[in-house]
Amino acid sequence: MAPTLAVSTVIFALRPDERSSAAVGTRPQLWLPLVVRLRDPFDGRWALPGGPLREDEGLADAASRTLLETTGLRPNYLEQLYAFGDADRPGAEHGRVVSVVYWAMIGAEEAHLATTGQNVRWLAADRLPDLAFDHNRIVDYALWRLRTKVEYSRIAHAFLGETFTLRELREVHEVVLGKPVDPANFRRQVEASGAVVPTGQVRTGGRHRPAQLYRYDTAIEPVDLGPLAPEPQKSPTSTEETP
Amino acid sequence: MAPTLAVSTVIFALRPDERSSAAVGTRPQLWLPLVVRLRDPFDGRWALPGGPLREDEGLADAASRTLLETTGLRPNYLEQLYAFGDADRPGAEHGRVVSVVYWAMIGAEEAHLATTGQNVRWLAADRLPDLAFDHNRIVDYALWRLRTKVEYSRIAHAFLGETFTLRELREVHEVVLGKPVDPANFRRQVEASGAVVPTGQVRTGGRHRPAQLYRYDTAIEPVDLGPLAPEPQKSPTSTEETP
DNA sequence: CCAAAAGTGTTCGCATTACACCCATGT
DNA sequence: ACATGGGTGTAATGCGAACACTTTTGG
Repeated sequence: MAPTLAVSTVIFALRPDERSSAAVGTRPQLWLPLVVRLRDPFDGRWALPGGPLREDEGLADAASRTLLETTGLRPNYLEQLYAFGDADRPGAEHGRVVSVVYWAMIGAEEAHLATTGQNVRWLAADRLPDLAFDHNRIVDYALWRLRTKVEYSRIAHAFLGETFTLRELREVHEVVLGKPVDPANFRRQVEASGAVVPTGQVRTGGRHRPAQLYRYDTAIEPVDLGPLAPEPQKSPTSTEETP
Repeated sequence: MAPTLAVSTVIFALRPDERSSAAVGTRPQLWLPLVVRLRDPFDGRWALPGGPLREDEGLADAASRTLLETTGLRPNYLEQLYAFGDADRPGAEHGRVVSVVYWAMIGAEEAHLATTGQNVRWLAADRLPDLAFDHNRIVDYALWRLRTKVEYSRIAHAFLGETFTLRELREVHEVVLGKPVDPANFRRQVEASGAVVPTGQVRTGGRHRPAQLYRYDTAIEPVDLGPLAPEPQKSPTSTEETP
């Protein structure tokens, strides 16, 4: 029998730490939505959102659809993670499945609008129970990819809203990397990258100097995708090279 | 109808440049084996080696098998590249296919032992014709991955034999990156990485000082795979961490 | 002796790091 | 006033790029 093809998605969002019952000094944390399985194998266990690939639907489309169905949201960033298809994957006794897994980042505003359906629950990424199949391993890999990519790319803003302060952006780095980041050096690096432009607006409210609000420069690709990058659209406003 | 699942492999080897009819000063070049298609779609065009995934066979196993069947060789390095499954992939009219693509590196000794079957031919990677399906794009992506990975990993030796001189290793970098590399700095960087150990042997023959032969230190992983790295085998000689 | 590549030493510039310091706001 | 984070300045460090230089072989 030919292996079944499925698409799953590891969905990350930054949410306030609800573990310590709203104590002071709570940093946000990485959360991800999981779905409870209603049949064997792994009946009753938590699993990544996903399902079979529909006809006339691309792999990334399937990931987006799954994401929308389980959370009601659209991601700020979506990337293929890996195709898992070993013959000895856990659960293969009930039918062999090849899973193409994507991972996604959800913005701050969207994150707390998420519809948590009956079978869906958000869990803290660093305190997951035993998941169905090899999904713990998959989440570990997605976390690793998120961390390495935050270090050398400009994707951290995908956890935030349209505008954000450099403190907020730095906090994303700190939470993802799990270590403090020097504010002064972080500011200079981000500014030097040119990936971010000041809006002129400021965010007040703290008992301190208001912080400049920035917006991500959409002219800059957050990640170097190489030849997988989509063909540049021939819009009249696009910057052409040697016309 | 459910999409078919196939596994293809982009196989790279370094071979002497045969284009300039054995002229002097010929640098080696990147070559890859392709298979001619014998039916529609793309009848008569060159395509990547591959085929359907067999039952009870892992994805990487299928890639290895394909590689063995088309070249008679086993790779020094094999890595999953990407899963291509857009609904509008070229050739989808004749049945939708989701391709999990791997890429591989072949050693120097093996490379010229390759059996070139009736339907197989090696072509220079930088002068490919129009291939079947979206295989040009796939090869471009594999080349990009090879280049970026050579820059930050220690995989270049996979194009060479058991032992090699630093000049040979440097030449791999130069061919792959397409630019000259400073011999002095290259030597120091490689030595500092500890990825390579001198054998005590030297290679003579040139009209110059003999070069030290090195061997790759198998205790060092060539690439940081993160959580995808295979579980360390509990061999008695393995280095355990705080038992 | 000479050509050619192996191998060593040294300097320069740049990016990252660490940390001291001033600025602006709410209480 | 002062606590708090926003924002700037600057010296120390490390690393890679560039390149001069010595060494050892084959012819």
